[in-house]
Amino acid sequence: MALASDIPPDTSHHLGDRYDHGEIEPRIRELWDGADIYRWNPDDTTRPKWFVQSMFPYPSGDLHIGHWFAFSGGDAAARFKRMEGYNVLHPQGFDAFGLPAENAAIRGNVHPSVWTYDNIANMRNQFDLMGNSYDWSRQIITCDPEYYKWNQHFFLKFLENGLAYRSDGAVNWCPEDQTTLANEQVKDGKCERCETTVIKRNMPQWYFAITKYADEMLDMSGIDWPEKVLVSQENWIGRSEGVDIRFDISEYDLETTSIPTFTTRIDTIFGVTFVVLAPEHPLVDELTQPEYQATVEKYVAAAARETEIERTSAVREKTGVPTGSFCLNPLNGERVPILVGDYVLATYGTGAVMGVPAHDERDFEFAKKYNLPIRVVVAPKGWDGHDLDAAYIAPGVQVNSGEFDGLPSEQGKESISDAIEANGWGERVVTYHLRDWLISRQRYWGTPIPIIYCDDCGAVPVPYEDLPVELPSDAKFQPSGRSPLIEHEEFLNAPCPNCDRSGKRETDTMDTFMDSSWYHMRYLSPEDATHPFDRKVANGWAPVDQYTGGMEHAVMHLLYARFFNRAMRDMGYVDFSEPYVHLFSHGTLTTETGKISKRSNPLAPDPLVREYGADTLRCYLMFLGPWDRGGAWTESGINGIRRWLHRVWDIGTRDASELNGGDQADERELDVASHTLTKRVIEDMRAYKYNTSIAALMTYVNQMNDAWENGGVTPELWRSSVQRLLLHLAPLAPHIAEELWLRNGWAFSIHEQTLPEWDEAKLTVDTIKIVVQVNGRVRDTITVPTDAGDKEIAAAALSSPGAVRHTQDKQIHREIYVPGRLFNIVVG
RNA sequence: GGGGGAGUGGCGGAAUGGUAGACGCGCAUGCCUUAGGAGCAUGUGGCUGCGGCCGUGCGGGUUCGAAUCCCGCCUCCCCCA
Repeated sequence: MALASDIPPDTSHHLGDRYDHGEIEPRIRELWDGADIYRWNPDDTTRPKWFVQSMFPYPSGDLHIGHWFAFSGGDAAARFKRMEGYNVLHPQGFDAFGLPAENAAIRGNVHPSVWTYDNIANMRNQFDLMGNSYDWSRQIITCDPEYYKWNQHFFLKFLENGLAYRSDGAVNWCPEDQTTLANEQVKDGKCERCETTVIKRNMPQWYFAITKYADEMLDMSGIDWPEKVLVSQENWIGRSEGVDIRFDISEYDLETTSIPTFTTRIDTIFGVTFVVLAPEHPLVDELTQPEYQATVEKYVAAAARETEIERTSAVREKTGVPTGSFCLNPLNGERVPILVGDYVLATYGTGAVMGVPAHDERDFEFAKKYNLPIRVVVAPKGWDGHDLDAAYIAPGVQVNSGEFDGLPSEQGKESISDAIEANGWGERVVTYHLRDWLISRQRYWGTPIPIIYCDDCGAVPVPYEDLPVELPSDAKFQPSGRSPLIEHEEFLNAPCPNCDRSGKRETDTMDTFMDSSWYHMRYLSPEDATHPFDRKVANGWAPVDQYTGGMEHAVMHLLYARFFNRAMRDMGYVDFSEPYVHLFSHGTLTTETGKISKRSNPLAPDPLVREYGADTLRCYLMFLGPWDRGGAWTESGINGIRRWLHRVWDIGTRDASELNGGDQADERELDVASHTLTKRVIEDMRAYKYNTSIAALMTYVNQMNDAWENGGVTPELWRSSVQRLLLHLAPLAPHIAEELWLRNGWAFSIHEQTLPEWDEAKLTVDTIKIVVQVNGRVRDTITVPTDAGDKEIAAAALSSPGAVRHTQDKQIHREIYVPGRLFNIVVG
């Protein structure tokens, strides 16, 4: 601060020049850079701390208009907080690992590193055009070995603490990207990146034990996030309580003597009339009787060709074939048929479900189709014993349920579960939709997993002192689908850290969501060579107070980061649980053809910046509508913002000494307008309502123009109004606000000033306008002194011409006065 | 199928129980200008007999008063299956 204000105001320009954004904006940014006003001072404890961050971008090559939409709002939030008196840390970086770089390498023979750093250089220039208040001295780039070294460090720590493990099994494989994917990265059965249909493959992969924290992450009491994000996370974790119950098949003399099924509706157990196995279920072969063999085999083969989405689609007809075998319902000893049906998935629950057609829609449909019995065991209110037209899903009263008859089904659930556990037929279990996080990727451009495989010692961690395991810079990129690391002999072959015999390195790299799971912490100590971050600084400055980003990360990134933070907490790195306290999800900016993103519609902002200036573009994007709703991009209307900033310029460059002043009414009016402005803008900015903040500023500019026209205000009042206008404008249009601030002779920098306050007592003029209604319809308005009594107001309202016209010849039943707003007369 | 959000002028939107349409775009008229896709001023939901009447997706309800609250429906968007 002290250093900054030593810089003399710029006097080379004079009041009265035209608003020339092309000349002003770069010059102002140089002033900011020269004084380094956005550099974070971690030691300043005189002000409360505020760690504010926008989700960092992938260095795709260019900042598009969608980035501007996201980062303009993020910057306005940071600047506003700074002017509210906080010590602000507002960093930025690049999420620099990922497939596009590698694909570019395969296509164009340019190394992913070169491609990435070129893009970053270009995007830094584009970022500079925006004039955001980032402290670039803390920039982090995740593909830098100095960064990914700490990914490897955490991987080893996770391994030591039982949070990372290697496991063989069915995984999601994207044939286009030639890599496995985490469950969160599969959308509608397709790869989240390239929309190729994902297939199942069996291969050994590394996992993080995120499910250990499933229950803890369901507790969202420590975070202030948008409801829809919380709901998304809750749904994704998908906790459900139920019962694993076994159906006896010992009559077939197999190794397995029962079929385990999972159900959340154990209260319907007496309604089981069949059991359905997934086509991939291991017991299908053994249970299929010879006469059914041909049909079952055909059915299983057909199911294998379909995707999970197709199979579980609600509109699709449910199909199945009998195996000819039966199993026993432990509760009533009934023998029910076993079928194979493709609406049951092998990967969910136990791969087998008990069929209760009376109380499950899919089972109902299935039973109707194959003429299986439908037995009601949970009766709807007033049920008369007749057949159901549809499955009855809701709670009811137990019937046809033996000793449990008459119990409300919610209670039946508990009593039946108790009985099952007491008899050893099964047990209560909690299942989750969330799976452990698969982090292995068969690609080059990511963090190498620090493991060496040794024939004698197995998977051996690379010692900490050997980190980072660096990506070889001379890897070859070919469209073979094989990772360049497998082909790279020098990288691949490494001595076993344990026994020193020859070993092979793990050639898989980490999911790039690893990088973003803790990057915010690295901003705090970007150059720390001995720790991922400084623990003392971290516990003083983290968690992030305010985080902004798009809804597309509602589950993936934000869930991984919550997991990672808890893992760090339990390993002693931090003493808090949640990484991001407040979250604001901005909407998506779209064009006629869809979402603007790195993958489509890159609408370049640079020509718009040249034509209109960064301030105009920033304000225009923030004025489009509420930030959390997004909107359709169209250039029409941007001129309105330009016109407005020209008017701001005009007002900010007028010579106040031309004013005579002395009109008390004019002065009072401008004073009221000023306090109203401050109240509106501060309240709206706190709620990220940038569109209405700008509307309030526009109104104020119009009011200032009127005041100037009337000429009744003093030069002092005028100048204080200009000051107020600029202070409130500064977070939104930082360049023009600074330039006008300096031209008026005020101390550099406006961005280090404190916002003005408002006085509730100064929000009303001497007279107020009161609406007069008759039976709720507006008939007149009256103007009364602010301090008028209720009787006075009633008299004025009742005698107003509009009221008289509608109340004569009528009986007045009631009079309702809403203080300061309206007077309603109720007539009969 | 489940969950979340939205529906208001020609357009983006404002107003979350108290004058519907703030603010802006567009449009219209006028002024200024050699000229203007510039600037300035005024107007701008529809109908009107100038008293008013109608109007916030549709139908009902609560209330002195409803875009806002309640019940039923329709449409669109997003997320999940």
